[in-house]
Amino acid sequence: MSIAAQIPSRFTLTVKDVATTAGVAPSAVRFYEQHGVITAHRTAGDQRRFDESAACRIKVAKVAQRVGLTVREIADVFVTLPDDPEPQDWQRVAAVLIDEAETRTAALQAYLDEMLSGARLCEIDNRIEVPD
Amino acid sequence: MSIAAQIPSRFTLTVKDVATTAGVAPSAVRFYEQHGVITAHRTAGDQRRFDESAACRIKVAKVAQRVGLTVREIADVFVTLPDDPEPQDWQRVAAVLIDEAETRTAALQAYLDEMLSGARLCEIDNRIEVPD
DNA sequence: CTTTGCCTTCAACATATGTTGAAGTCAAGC
DNA sequence: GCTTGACTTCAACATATGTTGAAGGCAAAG
Repeated sequence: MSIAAQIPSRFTLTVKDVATTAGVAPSAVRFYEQHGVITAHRTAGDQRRFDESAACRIKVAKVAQRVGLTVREIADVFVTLPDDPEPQDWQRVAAVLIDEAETRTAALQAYLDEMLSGARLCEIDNRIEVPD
Repeated sequence: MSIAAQIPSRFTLTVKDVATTAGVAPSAVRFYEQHGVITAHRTAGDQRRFDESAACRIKVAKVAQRVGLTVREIADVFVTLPDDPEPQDWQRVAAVLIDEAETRTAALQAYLDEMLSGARLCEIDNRIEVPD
């Protein structure tokens, strides 16, 4: 009967639904779809329909962006999620994201440590007396 | 005698010097100066001269950008460095940067944990049988 | 003092991450 | 069936982070 019967039944949410739930603008929802962070089915009238995971993916993406991941990188991680992910799939994705964040923080820490201990970097300890 | 005698003697490095040491393009050096990540003195001929810390600041900035800090945010941290910083000044800056990185990673971790345990987010565990 | 290379500013371009508005389509209520 | 609001695409704009090129100035070497 309903048009939506032609696509998997869990794809029922409109752009606005997802935008509201995720706390972003509708334009951002379209943007994230264009860039592979979320996936949409189309109705017979060519309108996007999302499942429940869309808002979640966006919310995760926003937090992941704060640790320096690009939209592309986030999409690359999400693409490993099956169509209808199980908790274990999300756990794997979570582990990948956290690992990447920690790797980057470790790189920062390592660079700062090197700078502060090695101390030949920067002007630090360039305090040797120079003859007049 | 020398023109440079008019400015603090440690400001001797040209844009190219700093760019080479920091491993970035000269244009990036000018960009970072415009945005307060590094500071320059000017020669009588209006050319920029940097001290040794410039390349270091840029290298730190590049790594900090990878953990999601913006150039503005990095400049705001660096602005707390005195003119000729001591190791302790750099240590404080390092602590601020690491703290920010860890805070953001913790936010990601917290959000993912909430999602995976609470499980009312996303479609996870929407696997309850629905009566026909 | 001229050459040569780096310097200057400024504007345009490029990519990432979005937002806004125009022109037109779809869907749901009256 | 018409109105209304949300949907569509597409182009333009906006901000962040730079790069590139043009037009011209400065500095050091011969």
